[in-house]
Amino acid sequence: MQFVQANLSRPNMRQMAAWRAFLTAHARVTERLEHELAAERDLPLAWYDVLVQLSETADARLRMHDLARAVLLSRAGLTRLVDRMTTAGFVERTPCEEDRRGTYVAMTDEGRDALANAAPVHLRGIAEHFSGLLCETETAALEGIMRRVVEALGA
Amino acid sequence: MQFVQANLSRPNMRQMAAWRAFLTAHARVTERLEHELAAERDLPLAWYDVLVQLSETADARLRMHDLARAVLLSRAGLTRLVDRMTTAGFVERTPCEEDRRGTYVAMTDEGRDALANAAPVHLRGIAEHFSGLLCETETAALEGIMRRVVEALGA
DNA sequence: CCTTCGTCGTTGACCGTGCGACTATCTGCT
DNA sequence: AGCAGATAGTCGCACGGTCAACGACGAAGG
Repeated sequence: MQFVQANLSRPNMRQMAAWRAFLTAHARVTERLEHELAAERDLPLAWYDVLVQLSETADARLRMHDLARAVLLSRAGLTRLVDRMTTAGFVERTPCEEDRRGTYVAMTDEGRDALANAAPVHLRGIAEHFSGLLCETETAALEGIMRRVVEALGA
Repeated sequence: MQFVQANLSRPNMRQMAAWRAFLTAHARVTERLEHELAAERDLPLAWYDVLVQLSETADARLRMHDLARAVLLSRAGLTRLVDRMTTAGFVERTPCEEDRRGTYVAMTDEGRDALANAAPVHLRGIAEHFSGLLCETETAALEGIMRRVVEALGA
């Protein structure tokens, strides 16, 4: 029991090594993907993320609140992100009929084009710098671990 | 060969699921750790990181360039971070004798205290939200995978 | 019906970070 | 020695994020 207690309150050296490797890998990979997408398609990763989330819904539109949760951003931050993307012509706002406080963000054709244009670059990057380095077993194990971590925070 | 090619250029569904779980887990866990440290010790994670990196050197000091690499920050960003931490009294700058372009950042006693004070909170958080959820085999596997990912980017 | 409370999205003030330009310094080559 | 190119650190600028406050609206209770 004392042993378990110790394990719960302080990571040992191997656990810290794994934790740090996790942090470094995330930082380096996302930095690389961001740069590749910016260099080859001139599109910030946050924009790409928004377009992907919208594209995965049935009618290519989402309420601000839901979109914010999906892209891991505050609502305030999303408001301005959507502002910029609206100016760029990738999305547009439409009022919400059933709840007049709300706003829908809908992807435009231009946004669809931008996504179609950027996706190959981004997916290639993920494959090249991440997925391609893991065998099937490792991929499955990793997903399981990460899901468990997210689950544990839910409470 | 065509199959391998496809695997290299586009992640399949399981690979994308693992990638997304990886992103979500990182975002959620670091967000939580950041909040816990801010709430319980009023210390930003970036500051803690700097202090840890300094504490792990023999003489508790590091060149700006090396420190920037260690904490995954641009040199410009680090300049200002060190400015703030100097004002707070946690670190101090000392000129570098052997290369007069350089600057050392050294941890003060106050910085050491802040680190000692914050470490238990942060380590408990890592154990609770991450390390404690993995068995030994998984921990080792994860570290191996993450190291491989970082290595692959080095080239 | 009207009040109260919670929620949705926006806005303004403020903060932190990356990029590019700049100065000072080091290194290697002639 | 002298010059060219690389490197260290800083600074101005622009971008993007968070927090707190706000107006508009919906939901629950008297």
